[in-house]
Amino acid sequence: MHITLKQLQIFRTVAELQSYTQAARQLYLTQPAVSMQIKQLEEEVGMPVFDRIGKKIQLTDAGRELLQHARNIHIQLEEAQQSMEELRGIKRGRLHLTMASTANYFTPRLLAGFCREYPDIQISLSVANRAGLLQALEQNTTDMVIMGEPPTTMPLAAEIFMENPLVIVAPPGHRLAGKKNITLKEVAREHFIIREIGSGTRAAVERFLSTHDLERPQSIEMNSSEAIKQAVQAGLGLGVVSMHTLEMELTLKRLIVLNVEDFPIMRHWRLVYRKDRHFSPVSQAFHDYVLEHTSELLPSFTT
Amino acid sequence: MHITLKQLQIFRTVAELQSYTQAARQLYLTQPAVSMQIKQLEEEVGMPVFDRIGKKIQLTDAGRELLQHARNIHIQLEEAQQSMEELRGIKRGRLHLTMASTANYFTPRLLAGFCREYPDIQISLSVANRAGLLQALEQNTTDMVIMGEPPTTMPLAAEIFMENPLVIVAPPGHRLAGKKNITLKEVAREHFIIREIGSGTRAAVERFLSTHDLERPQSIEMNSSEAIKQAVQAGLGLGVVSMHTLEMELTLKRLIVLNVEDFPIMRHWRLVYRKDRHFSPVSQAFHDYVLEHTSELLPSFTT
DNA sequence: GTCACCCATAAATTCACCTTATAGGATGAG
DNA sequence: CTCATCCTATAAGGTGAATTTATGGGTGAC
Repeated sequence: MHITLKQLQIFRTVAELQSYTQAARQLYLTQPAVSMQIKQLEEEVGMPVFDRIGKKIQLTDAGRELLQHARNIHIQLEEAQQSMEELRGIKRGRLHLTMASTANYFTPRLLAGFCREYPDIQISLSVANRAGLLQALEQNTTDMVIMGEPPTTMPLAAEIFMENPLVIVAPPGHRLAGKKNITLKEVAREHFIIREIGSGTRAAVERFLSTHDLERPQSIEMNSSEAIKQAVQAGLGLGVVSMHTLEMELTLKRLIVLNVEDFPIMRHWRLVYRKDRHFSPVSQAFHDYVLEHTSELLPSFTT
Repeated sequence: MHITLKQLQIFRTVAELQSYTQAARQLYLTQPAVSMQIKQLEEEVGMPVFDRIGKKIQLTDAGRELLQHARNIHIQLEEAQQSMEELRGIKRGRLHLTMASTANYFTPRLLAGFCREYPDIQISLSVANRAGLLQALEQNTTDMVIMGEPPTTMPLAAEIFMENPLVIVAPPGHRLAGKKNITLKEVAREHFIIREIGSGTRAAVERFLSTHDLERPQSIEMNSSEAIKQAVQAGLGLGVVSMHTLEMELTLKRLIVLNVEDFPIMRHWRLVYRKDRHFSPVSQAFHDYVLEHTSELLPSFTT
């Protein structure tokens, strides 16, 4: 393989114009340059591609055949370049997101807006627990992760784009319902249903307890926010969950948020990605979109 | 357009092996050469095609897309090269022949044999009068011409491959039928039907007459051998035609060949082509075939 | 930490390509 | 036929790109 694109390009031009000299003019080259390139091409091909008939030149059979292929290759190359330009212009592309399961309550809105703006970007969204998020980052199988606290074991960039208030919920008839400024001591006597070890919410709660020098109250572990909310409704105890997961339950008055001192625990949603991963234009677009449209995402709450 | 095949080739290899170093090894290059080519490619594309993740590299989205196109282009190029090789090996190709109309009586056999040997060569055959042959040669619209005397106005190569005896024919009941060693004087008194001016046969007859210092006898002109043979059968006179056109008429005893002194006029069939035209492998093959198989073409005659 | 491995960068060399200059062949006008 | 013109081929020289050697930096395994 020693045929070059330059050779084919010059060859096509010469074949079209039926003249070395004119081809040279059109390609902003000198005539000898064209002569030499064609000569080399002929050497590669093993046969002449043009007949030199006096002043004029004519394609040989081999030349005619080669011209077909040269045109095909040219078209392929143009398609490739077009593709690259589209990708560069963020018209097209794929975006792979991974998110913590609790982010499920606002990401659909986020993605809906993004999709409207960039209709040709194909999005795939994976939901994972903390271990899964970590693995995705480690193996670089995702473009971006939506999560709370990023791990510190990797060189990651993390940008806060939204608050994530953790609140204590209770069933509507609870004895503390409606009470203002409930003290931590008061709630500490209650039963709690909290997330399993490894969950970000659980970690946040533990951190909160230790900073306020409290023992963890009696508690049941469950591995999903949905399950916790159901359990709280059933009267098994109080729950600590992200406020963002409560929209429906609050509207339907199935759950209430207790007004406890030092609550809500303010955590944050972050956009996390590897520092060493190059942003694709699509990733960049999503990144920018999220930081810009974050405010529109929050439904109005009554604390 | 500044992407080169070299870049794409290296890119494909790197993408396949997931390593600059190994790609370099496989391509018999050094690692920096690979680094730089990829770097340039990325500049052309406007985006990185690989993520450098620690020791490993991974295709970016743009890289994945580009890889598709790079592979397509590679395939196209291989097809082109395959085509060229086939042409070089004469497996395939087109052959355009042009022949004098009187050559019609043996070329079919010639072509049949050639086609059997090279079944993938597509042959097109044009029949033309002398003016047409000349034009075809002048405009270089044919690969080879089968004719008698080539013109001298062009730089042509002409190779004799077969004799072309011109004989005098008469209807079976003619008074000279069966007579041995008829003198020229005797036949000179007959009426003749001969080809029109411009025809090769006519030219040959004129030359013959002038070398033997004879006047042209009374004659009717006709512009095809077929017409002449019909006319001779109808008793309009004697004819001078190529013996090769007579196979059927002789077999069916519709015409006879007179045994005249200095006859047959021995002319020749030639393979004619422009000296400045490059032989395609196909043309070369035909040329060789004709010179080799010429003897098989001649049906056995009884003069 | 040390070693091995891999990619990036720098400088020097090699090589491909282009340009200028010139020759040769063909064509068409006088 | 001869000259002028147009086109392509060839030669020599210069420029820039690609490659190599040498080296640096970062990562992961031990």
